[in-house]
This record gives sequence, structure tokens and C-alpha cells, in this order.
Amino acid sequence: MRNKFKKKNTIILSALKLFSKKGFYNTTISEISKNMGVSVGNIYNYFPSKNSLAKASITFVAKKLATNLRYINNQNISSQEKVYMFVISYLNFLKEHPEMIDYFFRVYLSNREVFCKEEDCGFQLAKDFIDEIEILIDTGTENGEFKKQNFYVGFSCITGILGGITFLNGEKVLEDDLNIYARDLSTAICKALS
Amino acid sequence: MRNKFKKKNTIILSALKLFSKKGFYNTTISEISKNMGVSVGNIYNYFPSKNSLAKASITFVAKKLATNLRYINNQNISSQEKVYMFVISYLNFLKEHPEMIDYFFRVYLSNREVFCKEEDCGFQLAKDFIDEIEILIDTGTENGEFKKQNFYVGFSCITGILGGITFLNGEKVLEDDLNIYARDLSTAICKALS
Amino acid sequence: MRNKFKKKNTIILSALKLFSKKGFYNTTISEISKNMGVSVGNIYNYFPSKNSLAKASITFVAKKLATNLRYINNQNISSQEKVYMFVISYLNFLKEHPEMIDYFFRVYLSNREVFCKEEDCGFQLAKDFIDEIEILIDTGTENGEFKKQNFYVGFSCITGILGGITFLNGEKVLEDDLNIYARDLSTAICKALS
Amino acid sequence: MRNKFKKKNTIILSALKLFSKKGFYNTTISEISKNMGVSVGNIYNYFPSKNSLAKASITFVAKKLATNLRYINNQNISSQEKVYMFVISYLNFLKEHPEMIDYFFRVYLSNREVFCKEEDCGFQLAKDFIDEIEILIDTGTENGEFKKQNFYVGFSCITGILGGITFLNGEKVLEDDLNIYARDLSTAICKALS
DNA sequence: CATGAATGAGTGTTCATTCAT
DNA sequence: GATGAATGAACACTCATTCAT
Repeated sequence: MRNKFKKKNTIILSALKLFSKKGFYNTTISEISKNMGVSVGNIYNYFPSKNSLAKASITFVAKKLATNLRYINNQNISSQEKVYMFVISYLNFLKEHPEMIDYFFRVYLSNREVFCKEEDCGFQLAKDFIDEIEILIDTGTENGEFKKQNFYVGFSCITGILGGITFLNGEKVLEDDLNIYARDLSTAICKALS
Repeated sequence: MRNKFKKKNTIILSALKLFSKKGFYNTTISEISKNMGVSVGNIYNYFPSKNSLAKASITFVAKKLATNLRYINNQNISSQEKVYMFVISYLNFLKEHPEMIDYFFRVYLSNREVFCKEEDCGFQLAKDFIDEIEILIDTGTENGEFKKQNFYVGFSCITGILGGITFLNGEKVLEDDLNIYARDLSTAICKALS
Repeated sequence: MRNKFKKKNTIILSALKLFSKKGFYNTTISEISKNMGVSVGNIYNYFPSKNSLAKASITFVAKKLATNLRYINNQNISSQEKVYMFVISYLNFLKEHPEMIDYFFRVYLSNREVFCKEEDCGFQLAKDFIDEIEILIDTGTENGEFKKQNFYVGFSCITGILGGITFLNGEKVLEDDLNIYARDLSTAICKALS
Repeated sequence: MRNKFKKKNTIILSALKLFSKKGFYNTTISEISKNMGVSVGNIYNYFPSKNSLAKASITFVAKKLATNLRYINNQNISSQEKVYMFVISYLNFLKEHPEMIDYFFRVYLSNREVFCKEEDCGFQLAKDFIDEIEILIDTGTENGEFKKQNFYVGFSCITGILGGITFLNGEKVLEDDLNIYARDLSTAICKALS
């Protein structure tokens, strides 16, 4: 039912905020429940374990990122412009929902043991997003803006460079507003891909 | 005295292996001690807490990476060649000491709460390495190989792209030997910087 | 709610028994929990730390003693009779709940470091009881049975003499039933106060 | 040999200071050793265990108190004057060596489990002192100053009342210098005994 | 569905004691 | 005798998970 779905999302949002702020292991289920005014036990009516909640959170964020990127991919513009739009969209997302991006980079990328215990292993959780990245690269390659290249290298260029600035942002060493870096970052990505 | 120093390093090495394999929170002091054939209590004669051991481990790896890069920075070659040598050196390091690089990327980049409780906060722990990255970029800028650019963007290009491939390597999705990617990666980095 | 209050008392009672028998530091939370058929963790749902449990235990005993003494203070009898009644009441209490009195004298009087870490420091925990002692002395002074005297000296006479016999009782050197000493002790106290 | 004896005393003095300040269980052998500039292991050349050091400390203090009291007992003065002299001597001792008296009252009286594990149980450790107390009472009884009374009650009067003021002193609630209370205390003791 | 008290295995850390040097 | 690194059992406290209400 619709309600169940909404409640799951509310829980994910609450978890996301805390996971990203304090890390996965320093966030307790009890805190998540208190933060959203719900009982501990009730959370277990929606997610069978803390790990499963973490996984659902990843998928949630990945889907958001994928949706954004899919929208851009569908535009009728050059690939370079798509990259730029994606960078802008990503940085805005980072500013508006730092907890989601932080979670994506901090918790997911590095608490492998949390996400890889069973079948639907780490990489798969973000599949939607990764697929859109692939589309972005392939389209650019097909129309000649990007060179033909190994997907993994291309993937590293896009997500790595954005990941780098995300890390620096999290470390609070950036002096300027994030948007300032948008042009430089997208240029760097495009050059790396071409 | 010399001995105390050596013992600390032995402990760090043991910790590094386990932290990187299982994550910081899933590694117990007892495991680290068993892994190196020493008693639990004795570890506390060298490190006052698990956190401090984690910090020392970061510094240890950062120093190794910095030493490698410093050696390259001091060569009398073009900056592009330096980047290539650094990528090669990094990938080899990753192959030979996956636990160190893994630790660097997984534990450090993401368990901020572990490293940021006091003054010598996160970013500072890797200072040596970061300084060498800055030298690499600045030298290239001075000799005209790289464009004049914001340091944070340049930093993201180098460490981000390498971080990306490291992540993929950790996820075990790469089909080929790491060295295969060396040329493409260094090319991408140089383009991104220029 | 009523239940929470009752449970706290049950825990205190269990703790009291063990603390007094084995001392604060030789009693583990695990023992307390086993002794009352409850899990370790559950105790922490009621008391945030072992120290806080010790403090609550002190207050619990002090309140009991205070209640006994308040009842006597409210009687319409001479102060000498009050002292006698108090001694009787105290010795009976000591016989029936040796763990409580033992705790009061052994753990409280001497594990200062446990009780004095914060604001509600040692002396304050037994405030209720001490207040009643003051009333006992003041009343006797007002009606001329006791001389006008420094409170601290008077306090030492009452609690010190009873403390002495308590100590000897704990050392198991007393040959007779405690009640045998009641008359002599109350006489000594009254003389000391007059 | 003489040296061994002296060293043992030095250790006892160091232990006494720390035991009384922080309690028996919060004082580590390592602290005692550091406090006196000696290695941990070396302490074990003089005392086979922490407990035995605590016991030796008790005997040390008891002997000091006994010596003081014995000197007074041997004077050719009334028993009331003896009590007064003893109170004065005790309060001075308390002011000059608070750690010793504190230890006697706090650690000995209440960490029974430390002192009663084997044959030379608690009470016996202070035998010298207790014997002198008995002599003080008996002499007073013989010369008619004190009434004939149960030893345990008499003992409680003397040590209890002094114990009371010691406790209050330790709690830092006394507003005046200890000596102020000497006359009142000795009067109270004498009255209680007569 | 919702609650939150109860469980108990698990972890970081301490510290008396030993012993090779 | 003196040293202090090494040992390892022990303990306070945490927290994911369960389940009776």
C-alpha cells in the first residue's frame, strides 16, 4: 500500500541524516527512531535489519541521482553541456541534501562489509545511477565528443572528480561556494573524457 | 628508542591489514593482537586507544605515498611523465599493499568521526601526501604543461580519478590487471589538468 | 509510572545486597543482574551507570533511615527516649537489613571517589537523614535535655557511636545479640550530648 | 637488613598517599611506583601483592596511632586528661598526615574484602592500636573516672566519635580548624564513658 | 500496526602480576 | 636488586534485535 511506502521513505530520510552525520556504526536504531518520533520496534516492521536500512538508503540516493541524470541525458544538447548540467545538478544536490551525498560517498563507498554480505552486493545497489553514467559516456562517444574508452576509466573520471570535491567539501576546506567550481570541474571531466 | 618505534610499526601493519579488510568498526583490538601474536594489553602500551592506532595508520600510509611521490617530483622529467610515473607507482602500491590503499580510501575517507574528534583532524593526517600533490600540480603549472587552476579542482582530478579506479578495484568489477589502465588514467589526469 | 519506580527499587535492593557483601568494586553489574534474574543491559535501562546505581542506593538507605528517625522525632516523648528508640530502631534495622546499613557505612563512607564526581556530592546524598539527626539534636537542646553544642560534634556522637558498633558487628567480633548493647549505647550517646 | 626495611616504608608512604586520595581500587601499582620513582616490578620485590601492601599500610598507621596513644597512656595524669591529649594528638595527626588517617578510616574500615581474605584478618591488623584503646578504658575504669562497661561500647564511643569528625573533615563540611573541636570532642567522649 | 522493555553477545580498555634482561 | 614490556582475565557498557502487550 501507499502508506507503507511513504513510511519507509520517512525512515530512510531519518537514517540518511544520521548515518551521514555520524557514520553508520555510530548511529543507533534507537537514535533513528527517536529522531523521527517512532518506536524502535516499529522500524523493524519496515526493515528487517540495520544493514537492510542502509542498503535501502543507498538505493534511494542512487535513484535520486539517476533520475536527475536521466533527465539530463534525455535533453537534446551536446554531451559537454550534459556534463556541465550534471555537475551543476550534482553540486546543488550536495548543497541541498548534503546528508544524501555524504552518505553515498562516506558510508557506501567505504563500509563495504555492510553492503556486501549477501547477493545484492555493493555495486549493484547503485546500478540505476551507474547505468545513467554509462549512457552519458556512450552518447558522448557516439557523437564524437568523447573518445572511445574503457568504461571503468571514464566512470572514474566522472565520479572520481566529483567525489574528490565532495570529500574536500566534507572536510570543510573549501573556501568558496560550491557553485564556483562547477565550470572548472565540468571542463576537467570533459577534457579527461575526450 | 629504536625498538619501540619498530614495534609501533609492526602493530600498525597488523592493524592496517585488518582495518582495510573488515573495516574499522568490525576489527577488534583482540583480532589485531592475535594476528600479530601479541597480547591485547600490550598494544595499549604503544597506542592509547583504537582511534589513535587508526590515526597512526593513516599517517603511516600517507607518508609512504608521500615518499613515493616526492621521489617522482624530484626527477628531472616532464610533468606528464611525472603523472604517469605516479599512476604506475600508485597502481603497483595498490597491487602490493592493497590493505594500505584500501585503508586510505575506505577507512580514512569515510570514518570521519574516528579521525576528527580533536585538533589533528582528518585532513591534517595526510598532510605530507597532500603537500606533494600540490607540488606536482604547481610544477606542471609553472612549466606550462598544466593550466593555472584552483588547487582543489586539481587535487580532485588526481586523487579523484585514482580513487575511482581504486573503488572499482575494491568492488572487484575490473576484469583486467590494474596496469592495463595506467596509460589511460594518466592521460585522463593530464588532460583534466591542462 | 509506578512500574518503572518499582523496578528501580528491585534493582537497588539487589545491588545493595551485593555491594555491602563484596564492596562496590568487587561487585559486577553482571552479578547484580544475575542475582535478580534480569539481563545486564536491562539494568542500564534504569540506571545510566554503576556509579549512579550506587548513588541511588545510598539515597534509598538514607531515606529509610530518615523515615524511621522522622517517625521517632514526631513522637511526644523526651529526647532521651527518642535517642533510645532510635538506637533500638537502628539496631533492628541493622539486624534485618544488614546489607543496607553495611552499605551505608562501608561503601558510602569510604568510596568517596564514587560519589563525589559531580555536583550532588557525597554528603548531599544522605541529606534527608542528616536533617533528621539535626532535628533530634535541636529539639533536645531546646527542651534542655542536651546542652547547646556544635552540630558537627553532636552529629559525630550519634552517628559515630552507632558507626562504631556497626563496624564491630561487621567484623564479627561481637559476642552477643545486638540488642544487648542498645541501652548502653543510647546512654552513652545521651551523656555525650548533655 | 636495614635498607630493605626503609624501602618498604617508603613504598608504604607512597601507597598511603594515593590510596587515601583516590581509594584502594582507583590506585594502580603503576601510579604508586611512578609517584616514588621506582619501577613497577621492584615494588613486587618488597610486597607480594597489592593487597599485602594495603595490609602493611594499615599496620603501619595503626602502629603510629598506637605509639602515640601508648605514650599518653604512660603519662601520670587523669584518664580525662589522657582522653583530651589523645584527641589533640589524633587531630594533629589528622592535620599533618591526613592521608594516613583517611586511609585508616576510608580504606580499612570499608574495604573489608581487601583485608579479610586470609588468616591475619581485618581487625587483627590494627591490634596494637586497639590494645591501647583497651588500656585507656580499663585504666579509667579502675581509677573510677569511667564506669565499668562493655568494651565494645567503650571502643565505639572513642573511635566512633573521632571517626565521625574524621568523616566530616573528609567531606570538607567543617568550617573551622580541627583543633576548635578538641575540647568538645574529648568532653563528649569522657561523658559517654562515665 | 505500534510500543519500548528485555536480552545477551560483544568490545574497548584496565591493571595486577610476571619475568627476561 | 631493578626495570618495564608483556600478559590476559575481567569489567562496564552498548546496541541490534525480539516480543509481549
